[in-house]
Amino acid sequence: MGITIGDIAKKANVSKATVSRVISDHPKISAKTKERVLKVMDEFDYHPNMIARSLAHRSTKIIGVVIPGISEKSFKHPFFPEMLRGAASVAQKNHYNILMSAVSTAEMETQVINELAKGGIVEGIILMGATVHDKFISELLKLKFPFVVVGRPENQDSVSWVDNDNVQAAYELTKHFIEQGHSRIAFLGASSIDIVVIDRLEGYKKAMREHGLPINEKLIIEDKNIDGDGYAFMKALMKRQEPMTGLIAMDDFMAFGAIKYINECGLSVPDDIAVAGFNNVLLSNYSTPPLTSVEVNPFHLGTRAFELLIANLTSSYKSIDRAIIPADLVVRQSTLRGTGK
Amino acid sequence: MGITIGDIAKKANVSKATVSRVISDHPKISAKTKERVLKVMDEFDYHPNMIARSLAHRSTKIIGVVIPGISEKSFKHPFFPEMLRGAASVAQKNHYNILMSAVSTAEMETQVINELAKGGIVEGIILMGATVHDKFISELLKLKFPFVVVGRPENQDSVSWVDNDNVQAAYELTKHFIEQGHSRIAFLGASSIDIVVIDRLEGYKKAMREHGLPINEKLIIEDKNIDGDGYAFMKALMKRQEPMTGLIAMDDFMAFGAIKYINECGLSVPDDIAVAGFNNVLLSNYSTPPLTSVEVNPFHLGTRAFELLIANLTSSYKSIDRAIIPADLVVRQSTLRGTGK
DNA sequence: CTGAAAGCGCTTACAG
DNA sequence: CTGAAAGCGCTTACAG
Repeated sequence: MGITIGDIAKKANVSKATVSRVISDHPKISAKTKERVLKVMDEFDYHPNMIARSLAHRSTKIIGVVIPGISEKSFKHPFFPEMLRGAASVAQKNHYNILMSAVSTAEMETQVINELAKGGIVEGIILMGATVHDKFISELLKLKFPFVVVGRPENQDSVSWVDNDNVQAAYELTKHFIEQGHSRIAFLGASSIDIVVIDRLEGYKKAMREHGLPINEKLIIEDKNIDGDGYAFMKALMKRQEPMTGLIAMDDFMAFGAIKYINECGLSVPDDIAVAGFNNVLLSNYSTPPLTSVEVNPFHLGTRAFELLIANLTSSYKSIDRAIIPADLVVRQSTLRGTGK
Repeated sequence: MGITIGDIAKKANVSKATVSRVISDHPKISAKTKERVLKVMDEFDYHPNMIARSLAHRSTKIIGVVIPGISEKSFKHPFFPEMLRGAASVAQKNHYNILMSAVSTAEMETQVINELAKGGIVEGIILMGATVHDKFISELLKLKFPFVVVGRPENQDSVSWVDNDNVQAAYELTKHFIEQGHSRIAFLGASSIDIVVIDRLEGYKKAMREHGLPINEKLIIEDKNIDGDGYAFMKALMKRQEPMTGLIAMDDFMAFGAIKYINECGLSVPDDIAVAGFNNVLLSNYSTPPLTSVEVNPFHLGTRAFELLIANLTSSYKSIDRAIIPADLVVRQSTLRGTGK
């Protein structure tokens, strides 16, 4: 680089302090000197060293966005990128930068905490996804380091977080099936460790119960593997020989896989089996038939998370916040009877 | 925070210089003192301030990844995230951090350059996508700031870049159609400004010519809008009443849109019209029929770009590099006759 | 309104 | 092998 605040000070015949004040647009600086300094700055194409600045006033304006287990699948799915995009949009408006960290092992977690948080690079952290990150979260809590997690975490009361109301979303989706006349509705991709899915199963059951329908465990397919293969799930489900007319999958891609198997069985969607997914993937609108899905608004999950973090950073009053982002049921032909082809 | 190198020095009865040497694992430090210092560091959970460190030895170990026009679509598509993931994986191995910047206006471009590059936050930049960024690139060149662009830029000889060979990829795809017996092959999503697409059109024409087939401009649909809507494109194409049996779309999603319209016309894929796309989206494997596509390996575009940048950063010998990432033709049922349903 | 000086938390020749 | 001191490029009370 080369040119520093000192050089500008000399050329403009002022002190470094004055240049610094011009840079930060300090109110009590005469218009004249300000103009002169600005001109010199411009002339030399001077731009203050942000690192030095950060060191001096202890603020980097950088937020760490931590993406857990950035496995191939998690990122091919538009969900994470959309959250990231949401976060980035708010960051930009507020003149923050985003440091992206993909974290897949416990070792990497501590590295992130040590280097980014304790090391003073980032002022706050957004944790994209709450699953399993107990240690990460508790460590952050111990440090009293500002952070927001996307996805309701286990220790939900001591942490700021943003999420959909997954119970409610699944409840409404299930209700939609019931209103379409279905009573034997399968649930694909249950999990005993993923809070999101646990909640959705609860919503599903709630809707069934409220409408006086039996909950048939044989219609519920569980798997450790969260981004499970819908095709394989459906195959397993069909083997159980349990009749069904409706199917709720935890993700649109899972639904597509299931539909593929359904078609291979010579059955059609929605006439034989109505199918819906979650996440409202771009393609759900173009698939044949178009897929009913739940839009979880990942973009807004991202924006809101970032907003909460900024609020926490800037207000002197520290609070534990939460935000529920509405999820929208998007009904398409895959669950509308008499429209299949 | 609080605890600094000075505190550790005191507790360990050494100078700050010694602590600093322990931190950076300086060779000539006695095992004894090193151990003692490490113990104290550990005891106080001390982690050096990276900002101060960066300022002192003028190296932040942060790379800026600039994503152009992070519009809704560009990010819902797995292409960018995959490149990002690739870059991140290499970054991590080499102990670099990634600062993500979404840039959609010229104003934001200069801001990135001023703040991140001139401001000394990042040591290098990866530009994801070469389209239109003449000023950005030329500014970076003027600064002699290290950067690599993904996607062959206009001034390709003065810039380090990574890309597929798009001429070759389209050539092979077209050849595949021809070998399947097609001679009237439409080309969806031509462009006169997007280098990627210009190259692909060239590859298409080359294959046609080499096989003695006429190039029918009526079978080529162009649109300014790069991520054009395949459904609309197909509609426009059909209106031209120009018979065709094959269709190449610039993106899988575009292909899906086209297929939708084809189906609505009562025609089937691949028996009436064989269809292929680019980018080998996750869903192309599950769609009905599964879609032939070109895998452009965005992950490797990202890794390779980052590797080139690191090489540039660490070697004393500055060079202008390029890397061609192979694109793989993935043949599926959408272009295989006699397999449609 | 402006400047001199101390300080942010490190690193790195230079001596020894 | 270790320390004292200067320096990285800014900011910010404190005076005036």
